[in-house]
Amino acid sequence: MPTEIELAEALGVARTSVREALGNLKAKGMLVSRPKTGTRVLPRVQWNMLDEDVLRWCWSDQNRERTALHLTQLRRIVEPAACEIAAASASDADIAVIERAYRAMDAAGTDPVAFAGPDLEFHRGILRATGNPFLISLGATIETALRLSFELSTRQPGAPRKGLPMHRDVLDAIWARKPAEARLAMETLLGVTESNIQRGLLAVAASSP
Amino acid sequence: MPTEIELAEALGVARTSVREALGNLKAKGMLVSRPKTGTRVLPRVQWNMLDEDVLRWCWSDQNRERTALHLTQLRRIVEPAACEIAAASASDADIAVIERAYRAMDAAGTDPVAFAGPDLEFHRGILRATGNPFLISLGATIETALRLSFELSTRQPGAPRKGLPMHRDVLDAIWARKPAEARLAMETLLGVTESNIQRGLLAVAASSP
DNA sequence: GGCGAAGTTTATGTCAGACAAATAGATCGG
DNA sequence: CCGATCTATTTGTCTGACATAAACTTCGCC
Repeated sequence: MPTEIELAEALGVARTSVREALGNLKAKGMLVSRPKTGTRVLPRVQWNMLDEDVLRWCWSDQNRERTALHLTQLRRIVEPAACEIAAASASDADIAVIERAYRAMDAAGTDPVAFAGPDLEFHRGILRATGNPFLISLGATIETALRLSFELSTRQPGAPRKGLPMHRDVLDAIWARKPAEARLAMETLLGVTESNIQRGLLAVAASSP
Repeated sequence: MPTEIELAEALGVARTSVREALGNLKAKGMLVSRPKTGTRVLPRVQWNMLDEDVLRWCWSDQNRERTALHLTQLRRIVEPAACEIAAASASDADIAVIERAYRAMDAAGTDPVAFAGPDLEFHRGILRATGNPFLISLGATIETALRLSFELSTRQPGAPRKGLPMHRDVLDAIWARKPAEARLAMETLLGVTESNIQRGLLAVAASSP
């Protein structure tokens, strides 16, 4: 990397600001600095992909397809398990939050934009309902992923509406305190979501080769 | 929170340094700053528990027991799934890394300190073998968790040695490319690890009430 | 001539002080 | 009593200088 002073005058800002920016990138595991040697970019393996910014930046990369695949993989690992835990141990108040999100999804009708917010809230609510701080933190990553995925899946109008009953199944299973059913319902839901995203990716690839 | 200037003179450092420190905590979701209002501590729910520092700090808290429980819960969600993926899609080179770690564990004998490093490498190797950047990043969190757990589990000499065959089972299943078996082997291993940690927590609670 | 120790250079890391920007709370006018 | 303005305070940014540390060079020694 260029030195901090070079960066500062190249970008027209003070070295303090450059240092702050570099500090952020260091915190994300993307850079490392040592006196005299300068600042170097670390291999991608060391980047913290769970960070929302890193995720966004890597998303707008050429290999968006593979990133989407890996994200879906993560979701299919975490969210069904979270459902299982939530069904086993969530409080009524926690589930009520999820239900509110579901109702908002229902009220959104076929408008994909109005649908997105409550959908995010729904999935985040389930993670929060587990009471596990680590899963809750993972929720921030997954939410970013979902937000990025929406750009793809909303290209197919009506797709959200079709997923609504599956969300209902998840919610019902949690209310019924049936962990196994809740896990299964979420697995089903994610299966459909994954195929939606894959179709979205294909559509993008076709429209802008 | 006190103002940056107050903090600076209280700690005997320049405001620049205070700002850098606060910036780090902001990146971890622990603080938020606005002009005039000052800097405020965010609720714990918003803290990024996947961050290694946050994890360490929360560990040395009064409710270490619950944190350990939540961490084990995370591991039991992520690691068996990672094993399954690794068994399905890892390259020979990836598995060789895991095997090297296993051999080092074996060579360590009954010395808990020499055992710890390769053990970390073993679990991290599995996550890396999935080829999923998000799981790899989660590995950093899990590694920190393991490092903290070792302080507890090493209080029982010989415990590491007892877990060695189970590590062998995991490795063999991955070599054999049998995802279901690999998952099961890891679930078994983590079950034993969990009870070790719980016993360690009890021992600590008994020695320093 | 080869090799180690000291000096030099150059980058990051820290300090100090000033100004810009934004906003919560007080003040003033309608 | 309410709304607009004014002020004070806090974060955010800039400037310039010094401290520190490590890679590179040079010098002296063996």
